[in-house]
This record gives sequence, structure tokens and C-alpha cells, in this order.
Amino acid sequence: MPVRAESPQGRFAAGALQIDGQVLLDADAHGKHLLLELGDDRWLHIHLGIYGTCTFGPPPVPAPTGAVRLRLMGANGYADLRGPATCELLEPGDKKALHDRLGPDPLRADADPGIAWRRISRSRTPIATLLMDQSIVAGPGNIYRAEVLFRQGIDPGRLGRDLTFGQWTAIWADLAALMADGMRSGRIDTVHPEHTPEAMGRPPRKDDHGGEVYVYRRATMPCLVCDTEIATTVLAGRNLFWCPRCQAEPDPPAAP
DNA sequence: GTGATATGCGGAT
DNA sequence: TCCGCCTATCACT
Repeated sequence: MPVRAESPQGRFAAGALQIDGQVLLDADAHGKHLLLELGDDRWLHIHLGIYGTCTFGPPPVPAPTGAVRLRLMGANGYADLRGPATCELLEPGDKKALHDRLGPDPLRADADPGIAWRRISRSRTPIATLLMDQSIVAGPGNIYRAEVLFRQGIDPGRLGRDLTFGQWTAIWADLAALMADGMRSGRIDTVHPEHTPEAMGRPPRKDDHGGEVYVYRRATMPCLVCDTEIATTVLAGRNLFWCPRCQAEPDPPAAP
């Protein structure tokens, strides 16, 4: 079944023309990169970046609203892509180069966390920064890095080489579980059932990013577990959040 | 209406 | 380390 493609916004008009009428053969994802196979070893490469969205709807296909970079239409509905950082057609061989520059993805069956550990265990960079480096681990972003470090009680400023293998194994397993859950639900929830506001007898929360979290964007709010004020700082241009008490380790590293 | 902000990242400095 | 990309949303006038 061929797919219809168009670029109402116009910025991907040439690409949409090449896609229009082709059969989508396969889909692949590595970290934050989505890849759709078009045939002849050609793949459509999409990365949403920080702004991008992809929305889906059933037929009938409505007039596009907003800046729709790419609209794909099939028998069962349509998909609208807005504001992606990347929307391009890859030439043969480009896909392999993409995989090669990305670290293991906790959601992929072929992922080898040992490859990431080799980099992390030799690094003098804070673990909170390493977890955002897609060439080390592919997939986690600013929410998961803050939340997984909280859940594992790890100081974000701890250097990669000061992390124990056990801590890394726990981080990896937790990321795999959290991200798989996020894929299923379409939102990021990281709070254990016993720490939900209801279970703790607290008023309901109003986080605006969609999910229940421990520390992300909760600066100056009390920690859900110990009531300590959540700390925040800008690390490598991104807002980092952590609980100074729950994530204080016996051998205190410098603040990030 | 205006401005700040956002689950990211590449390139310039 | 900072800037800019690119779009939508929300708080605030």
C-alpha cells in the first residue's frame, strides 16, 4: 500500500515528492532518531529535537493546521510532523553512519551496555552529563537522566570513573524499564506507587510535562520522599534537578 | 499581544 | 560555553 506524502509548510516539498507513492517497508529507531525505509536502501530520517511533534489522526484527512513540515497519509489515517530538527532522506550507507555515532539504546534488543560502561568508567565527566551524551547512551534526555539518578540515589556530580559497575548496571536496567513504560503509555512516569501524592497523603501535583516525576522541574519544591528542597543548576546548558539529601552519597563528589 | 520556556543538538567562540 | 534553529503552549499583560 503506497503512502501519500506532502509538505504543506513547503520546507520538505522536494523530499515529500520523492516519498509520495512509495511503500513504507520498515521502521527503525535508535535513540531519538526515527527511520522509515522507502526501498533502494533509502530511509527517511526524522529527529524531533526539542520542539518537534508528530501527531496522528484517522481519516478523513483534515486541512493542515500550523506549520506541517511533512504529512503522510495511508488507508488508516495520517501523520503530521511539525518543527523537527531533522527531516531528511538518507542516501545508502548514511543509516549505518548514524547507528555508528550513537551509543547503545536501552530500548533496542541489540544494545550492549558494556560499550557505554567502557566510556563511562574512564571518564572524568559527571554522570549527569554523560547520560545526556547520545554517543554514550542513546535515548535518555533531560527528564530521564534526572529521574534515573534520583531513583538510584546517585549524586549527579559523581564522575563517570567514580561510578561503580553495580550502579551502572542499575542505571541501565532502570532506564530500560522506565523508557519501555514511557513508550507504552506515551508519557514519562517515574514515581514508585508508594510515593505518589495520594499514597503519601499529599495534595495532588500539577506538573505540566505530562507525567509524575520525582525531581524534574521541581526546583525549590519539597522532595516527595524526604521533604528536602529540590536543587537545580544549569549543567551543559540544560536544567538539572536533584535532591541533595536522597542523592547524597557516602563519598561526596563536588557539586555539578 | 508579548515573552519565557521546552523531553535537543550542531556549530561558532 | 553560548547561540541559534524551529514550533507550540502557557503565563502574564
